Amino acid sequence: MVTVKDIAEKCGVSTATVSKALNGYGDISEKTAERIRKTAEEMHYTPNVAARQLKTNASHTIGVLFEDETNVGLTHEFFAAILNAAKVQAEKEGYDILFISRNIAGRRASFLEHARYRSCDGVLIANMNYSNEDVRKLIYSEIPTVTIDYTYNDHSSVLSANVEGEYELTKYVISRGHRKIAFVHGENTSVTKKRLIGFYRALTEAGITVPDRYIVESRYHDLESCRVATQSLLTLPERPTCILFSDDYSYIGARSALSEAGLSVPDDISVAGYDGIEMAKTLYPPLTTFAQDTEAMGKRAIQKLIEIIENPKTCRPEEIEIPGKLVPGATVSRIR
Amino acid sequence: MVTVKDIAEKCGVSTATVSKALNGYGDISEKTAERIRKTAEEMHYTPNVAARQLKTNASHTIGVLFEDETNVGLTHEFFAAILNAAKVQAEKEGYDILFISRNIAGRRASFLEHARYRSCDGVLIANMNYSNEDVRKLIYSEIPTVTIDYTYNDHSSVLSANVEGEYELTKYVISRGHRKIAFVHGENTSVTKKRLIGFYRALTEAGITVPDRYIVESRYHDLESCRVATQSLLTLPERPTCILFSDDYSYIGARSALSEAGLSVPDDISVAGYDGIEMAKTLYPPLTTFAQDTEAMGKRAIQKLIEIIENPKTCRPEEIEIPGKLVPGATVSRIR
DNA sequence: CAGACATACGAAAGCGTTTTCGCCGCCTGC
DNA sequence: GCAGGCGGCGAAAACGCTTTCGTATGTCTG
Repeated sequence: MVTVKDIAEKCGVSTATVSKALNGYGDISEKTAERIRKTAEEMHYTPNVAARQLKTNASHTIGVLFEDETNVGLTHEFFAAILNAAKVQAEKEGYDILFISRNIAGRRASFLEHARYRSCDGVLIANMNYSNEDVRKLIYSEIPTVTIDYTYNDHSSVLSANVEGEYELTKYVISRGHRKIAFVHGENTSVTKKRLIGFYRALTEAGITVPDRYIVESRYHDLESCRVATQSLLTLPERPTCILFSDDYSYIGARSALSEAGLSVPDDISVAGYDGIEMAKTLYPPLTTFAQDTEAMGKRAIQKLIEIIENPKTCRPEEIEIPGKLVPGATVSRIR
Repeated sequence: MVTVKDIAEKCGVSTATVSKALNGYGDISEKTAERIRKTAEEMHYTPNVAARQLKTNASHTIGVLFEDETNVGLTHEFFAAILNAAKVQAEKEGYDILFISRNIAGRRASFLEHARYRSCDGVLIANMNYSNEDVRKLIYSEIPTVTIDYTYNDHSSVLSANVEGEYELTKYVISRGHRKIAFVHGENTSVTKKRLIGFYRALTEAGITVPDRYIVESRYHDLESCRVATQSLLTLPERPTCILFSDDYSYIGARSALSEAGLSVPDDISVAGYDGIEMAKTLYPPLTTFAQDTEAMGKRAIQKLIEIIENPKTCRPEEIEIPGKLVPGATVSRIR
């Protein structure tokens, strides 16, 4: 392994000079700096990250908090897509991605401890239980964080435009002639609240009111709870003509309830999802949904995080909203 | 941040003693060791990973090489599932997961350089172009590696039982009465070769021969190439009654070719995939496929990797085969 | 030409660990 | 009573880098 010392000897200068030259201090004449950079290149020098980290307390590492109780983890298509975009962007900017866990060398620890242990420069938080105490501790620590789909007071986050998304989707459904529109939404989170706002806004504008029984809760990304919720809707005296779901994946659960009831989509009943994951396109007929721009979300999250890392003083917290796009699909029929 | 020095002072011993006690050297009396461990706990001591790494050259980090030209990356459901299992297992064993890229602090580098830079104890390699020179260099380096779905000479790998899998799947198709069976396989890799072996074995056992034109190549996880390959099969004078595909996802590409030709599955033509990803179940009718045990694959890969890391002398290279399971689905009709 | 002031570089300390080697005191066996 | 051995511990070096501060030149000014 070639070190600064080797380069220093070869160039006939001190290690201090080498370090400064390589890190672009103005302190060194351009001539020597150039010579040093060149020999470093020739000798295939790679800095020792541990030594540098020990000295500077910066690791050029971005931690990723990405977990959920159900262990769906990376197979959650929506979050996997965001994470992938984040990874690509981080690599482009010279940061590495490391997963934060609850284990340090076998010992149980908090996320914050782990992030500190690894000297993460910042942490990207996605798909977590945001009310978790360990998560809160991390967010309110000295380590820069960016959250996805949830905003803490005065902390930066990236969200998709949930109000507008659900609003547009609902408006589309209305434009197809539907009046009896049900909504199987996710558990009570800030995202859900926003989607409900968008949903009701569209209804109000169109002068439509729906009975409270049309609004039922299930859990995000949970087939079974969505199936049950859907079933309850189907037994209602006045059955809705269209059901909006919390997410595309959950719709699969709903589908079994629908086919059990002998209803075919979209002839007997219309449906729409949310997220716009790959799977939505593979369904037949293709699912009507609102596509979140996962690529932009991941990318912007990392950009913001790096901005905070590199300008800790001047960088202001920001709630970044990423617009999405309606995907008409073919599961909302035109009626009347 | 509390350091060994703080603990040493509090306990009235030297830092050397603290270090040894915490790392379980026999050199220290059980009494002092216990006292030190206890105060360390009380003071919420977490070792500084950089300092330790600098000294020992071991990082308790497992690198993951996970990339492909097409940037599908983590959204590749099959590999995402393997990676997720790997992550869970690594965390359980006290290792952290870091993505290996081609960038070091903004500079372009080889995978090996990156892995060295981060002092990865080992690297898990999945979903890569295995003929890539950079990958080879990493595999033949001093860093322990485990590959997924591909074996290099004398290096450890985890594979699903491809011969048996394709064999069973084909046998199943034959048992349903099919004789004209086509195979749209992936590009020419070791995995593909094995699947072809399994495919032909089943045919031979049943005394069936298929024309060469029934065997066409497409690319794994590539909708378009699969669509084209399928199209070519459909124009054949004697159309196959069943088509096997390289993977579940690719079938989506094939499906558009089928519906363009006005063929419905499984009434007009039967199909089967490979992988058994979540998506295969969400299709209607559910796809007949052979499910690889991604959870076991990821888990075993990490276990093997850690075994190599911790017993570099005694650990022998091993090709680990993980059995899978036939998923009958409903896309292969019974004929004749 | 003296003094002031940049400019270019080096010596050395220090980041928090681990690990070697040696010291001290005690025990054991003769 | 003494040599030799051993268990328990500490001093100090080392890992590779950054960074402060000091020094030695050269350059400019009046």
